[in-house]
Amino acid sequence: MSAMRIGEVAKRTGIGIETIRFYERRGLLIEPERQSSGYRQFDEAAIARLTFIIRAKGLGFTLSEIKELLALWFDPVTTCCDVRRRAEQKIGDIEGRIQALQAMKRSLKKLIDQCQKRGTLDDCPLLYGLTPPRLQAPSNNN
Amino acid sequence: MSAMRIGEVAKRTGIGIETIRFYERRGLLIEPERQSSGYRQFDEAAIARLTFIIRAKGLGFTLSEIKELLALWFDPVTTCCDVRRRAEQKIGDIEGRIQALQAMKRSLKKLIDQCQKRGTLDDCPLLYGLTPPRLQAPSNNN
DNA sequence: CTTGACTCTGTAGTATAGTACGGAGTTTAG
DNA sequence: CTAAACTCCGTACTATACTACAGAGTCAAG
Repeated sequence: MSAMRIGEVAKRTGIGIETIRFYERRGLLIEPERQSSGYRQFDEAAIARLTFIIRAKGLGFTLSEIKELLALWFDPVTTCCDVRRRAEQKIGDIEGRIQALQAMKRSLKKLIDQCQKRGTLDDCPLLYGLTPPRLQAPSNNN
Repeated sequence: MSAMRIGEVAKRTGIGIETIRFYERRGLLIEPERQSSGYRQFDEAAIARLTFIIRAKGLGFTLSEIKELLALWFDPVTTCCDVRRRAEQKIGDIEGRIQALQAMKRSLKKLIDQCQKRGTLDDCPLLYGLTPPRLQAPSNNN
């Protein structure tokens, strides 16, 4: 079970064949051994790496970050806390993104709350909220 | 002040010239009048539209969504509630994204909490949390 | 009238994260 | 032994949102 070809790896990880090769090109995978035919020969470690990639992606890491994380992982000098620090940075990043989204949500909610279900757009607060003050007056065009 | 060329519009909105042309190509702007020279001639309504775009982007709408929103806006049949419905959809979308990010954050936190500051990676829970069970054992490689 | 700033078009490149495809060679089951 | 399935490589394409550039034409100040 330790020697697999790309199709098997794709099936086991749920990642597409093209995507696996793409990850290899991006340096996320160690260049696999080749059979005499040139076919890639993967082992369990490759599956582990790919599973790591899937999970890290699920945690919101980008491919570049995952690459770093993997490099860190295989660096003998790396300590647990190095990786921990990355995770902490990522948490900060995620918190920032959550806050930005919450601000967006608040703005949208505020706009909606002001909407009195008036029939036309003429005095829709949603649009007045989105447009700069007193514009879109289609009166005296050039 | 109602007739401006693209550079003036760029300055007033803070959007790059290339980006304004890009928005025009993407159908977010009404094709502006042209001078005999072919230069675009913008008016305040164009500034309003661009300001709307900036704000809507800030609220997390994509360019496609903004295009729809603008179309909606200029459709005489559109009511305030049509726009309101879009905003509500967007809120749902934003809430989903927030929840996904919070799940990520929880996972990362859980991993970090388990990290006991051990020196090496050999038994780092952060990595064991990210990797599939019992892997990365570099023993009997092929 | 010249020079520099501005604008035009169309095309191409950036980054992220893949996905698809052609044409060739390889493996494997019947 | 043949035919289907698989794999190879390189390139090109998808989507999102810009950004840059070449080469030409236009405008305005001195």
